[in-house]
Amino acid sequence: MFAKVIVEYPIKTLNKTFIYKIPENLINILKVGMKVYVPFNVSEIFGIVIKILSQVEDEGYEIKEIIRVVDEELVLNDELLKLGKFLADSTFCNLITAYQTMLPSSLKIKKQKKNYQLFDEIISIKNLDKISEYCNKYPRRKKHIEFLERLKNEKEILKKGILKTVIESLIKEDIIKIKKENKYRINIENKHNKINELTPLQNKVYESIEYNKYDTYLLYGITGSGKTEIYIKWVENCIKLGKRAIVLVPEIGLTTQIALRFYNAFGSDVAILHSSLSIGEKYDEYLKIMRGEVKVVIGTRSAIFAPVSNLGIIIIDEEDSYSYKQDSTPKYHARDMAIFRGKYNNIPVILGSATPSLESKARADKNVYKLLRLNQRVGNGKLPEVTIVDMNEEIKKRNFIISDILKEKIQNRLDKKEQIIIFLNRRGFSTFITCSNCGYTYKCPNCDITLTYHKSTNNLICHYCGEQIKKDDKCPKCLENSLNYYGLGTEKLEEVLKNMYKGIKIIRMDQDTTRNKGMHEKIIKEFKEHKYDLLLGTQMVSKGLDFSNVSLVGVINADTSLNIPDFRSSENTFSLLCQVAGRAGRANITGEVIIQTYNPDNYVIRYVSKNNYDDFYKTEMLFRKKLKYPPYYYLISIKVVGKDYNKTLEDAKKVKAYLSQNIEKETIILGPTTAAVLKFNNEYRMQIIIKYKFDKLLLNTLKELDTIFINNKNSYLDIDFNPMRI
DNA sequence: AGCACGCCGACT
DNA sequence: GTCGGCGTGCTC
Repeated sequence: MFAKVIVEYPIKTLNKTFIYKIPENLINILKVGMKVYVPFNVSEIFGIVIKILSQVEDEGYEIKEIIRVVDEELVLNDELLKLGKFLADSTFCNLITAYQTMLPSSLKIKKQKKNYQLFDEIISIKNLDKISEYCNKYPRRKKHIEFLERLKNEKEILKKGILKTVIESLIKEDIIKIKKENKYRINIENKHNKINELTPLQNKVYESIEYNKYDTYLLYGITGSGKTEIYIKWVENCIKLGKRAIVLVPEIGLTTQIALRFYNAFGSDVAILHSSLSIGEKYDEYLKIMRGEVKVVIGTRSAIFAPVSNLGIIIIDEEDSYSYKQDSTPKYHARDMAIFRGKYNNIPVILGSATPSLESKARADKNVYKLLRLNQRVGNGKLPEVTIVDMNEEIKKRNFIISDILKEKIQNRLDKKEQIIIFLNRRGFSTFITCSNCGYTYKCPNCDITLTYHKSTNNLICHYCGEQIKKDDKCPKCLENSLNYYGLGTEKLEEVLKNMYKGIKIIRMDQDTTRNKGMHEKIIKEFKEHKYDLLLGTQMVSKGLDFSNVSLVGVINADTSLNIPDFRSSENTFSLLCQVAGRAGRANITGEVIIQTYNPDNYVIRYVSKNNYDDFYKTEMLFRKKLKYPPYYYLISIKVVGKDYNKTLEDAKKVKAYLSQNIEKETIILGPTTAAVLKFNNEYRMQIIIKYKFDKLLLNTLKELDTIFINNKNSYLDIDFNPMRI
């Protein structure tokens, strides 16, 4: 018996299978999808078995034997193996990279530098009789005796923290034993609370899906319309049918919010997977799922790879969120993976959003997806009143940051003891620093980007690569004392607001204040408990949070995301502003939203203020059609990346030439141009954009290009199918 | 990726 | 005569 194995190194030249002989002792154990340890050249490495063969042809090389199976419990089943293949094929990544992406880091098919303690080890007494004998024999071993006394009392003691020498000598004497405690690190109380009854409107939506049939449904429900309650009901019914569910949420912050509601309904039947879990916690949750001990998995993007067998439904909440697309290799979209699993299992896939992506809405309009609508808020909830403030007018009154009306409304809410959310989509203190004498602007030495000033640390930080530079007192170029601060960030806004309202309690939520584990939850909790009057933050404050006492939402600069030169910036701004606006007045209080903008007549701002998704969608679709963008055309972004500017540009030109000769004439090829951020981490990036509707030659041509570039030393290709931004 | 091999210059 | 720098090639 032989096995086809892919090996752990994620390099194009090793992106193929290697054949090994299965030794006698493993013939009955080894299965496809198992992690193995194999000899490779002069060393030994890990790999995954992707096929078992009864015989192989003699190709003239010596076939080596598999050394061992790494973990008999860890087996990728047929579905996950195929999903990995699909992931590799659809993003052009190495097959091993696909499986590495699917597995939690502790189980990755990769040599670990560090061995993670996956279980707690517990010491107990093995031979009670020998204890007093030992104490008498070695009366001077105080530490040992002390430990044995404690062990007699407590029966079991965690190995962690006990001296190694003590443990070793006592094991040698056969007095104690160590066992691995198979206890999970995350334990939820197994309490199943009653699930809320649905309103008639919710119920209608709830009843309109079929369970044993693949279909993608788009649930388009306005903010506060109670989508989560329907999700819970669908999952409940799925469990009743003896099946399991995966629920995806866009960000870590939201995971906890929604997870709580699922814990409430399903108790310990829920497993949770997201990036801020520790490695051990992720391993435990993964194992729980693999063993079939949970019925619902909630998590961020990569949770779509959870080893759930007998899957019955997949739900993607806030489906239009960018976070479902991974921006590093492999550049996959969780929605595509979900649909693959939906088809494989013959089950429904639900995409939910208050502002569906244009792609999904267009597919729903063409009946590729089935559209479900919820256009009323639950209970008495009314959509908030939106006021647009023209900042061009405010500037004349010398109001550069806060308009008169917003200033007054904030004071009004402070007086009424109601809470306020202020949204500014830029962190840091000021977005750039320029010398008014010589025009010098601080830029990142690695990237082609202005540095943002962070006052709390007196650092200039590159928001692209994270490079930090100390700020000088004088201009580093002309040495004049004339550095000026431009652009507004959350850090400065906090200062401004604190000066404006004496005694106001403000909590700021952005990447800088939520870096430490648990901070996100802490901020939300404390704001909910009304320990603060005002929550100030970046887009973190926009998603899914539910604060009953918030009656005012202020958007400081609605133009920040509107001015990004990208075909999706209108769509993104629309959904962002709708989400933020949706935070106001969710219970009995009527909410109010103030949007400050320099473009009060812009259609995005106008439709946000009327909460009119449908007309926004129609208008935006016209632009997309005219400019040949998605959903009318598919996009592929090819970046040619290299350290030498000229050679990289040469390569990019060759790529363009090769493409134009080998794909359909109707397909549009743009570029090469320098990418939006030309220099990034000291590499130059030239971008080529492909726009197409149907092109049967394209995929093959791209594969050929990819193969050609394996041996290119000057530059490499970075291909992004259906990029979120270009 | 990681390692061996081999070619070439520098140095006891 | 040998040590070590790195360019090249191979891995079932």
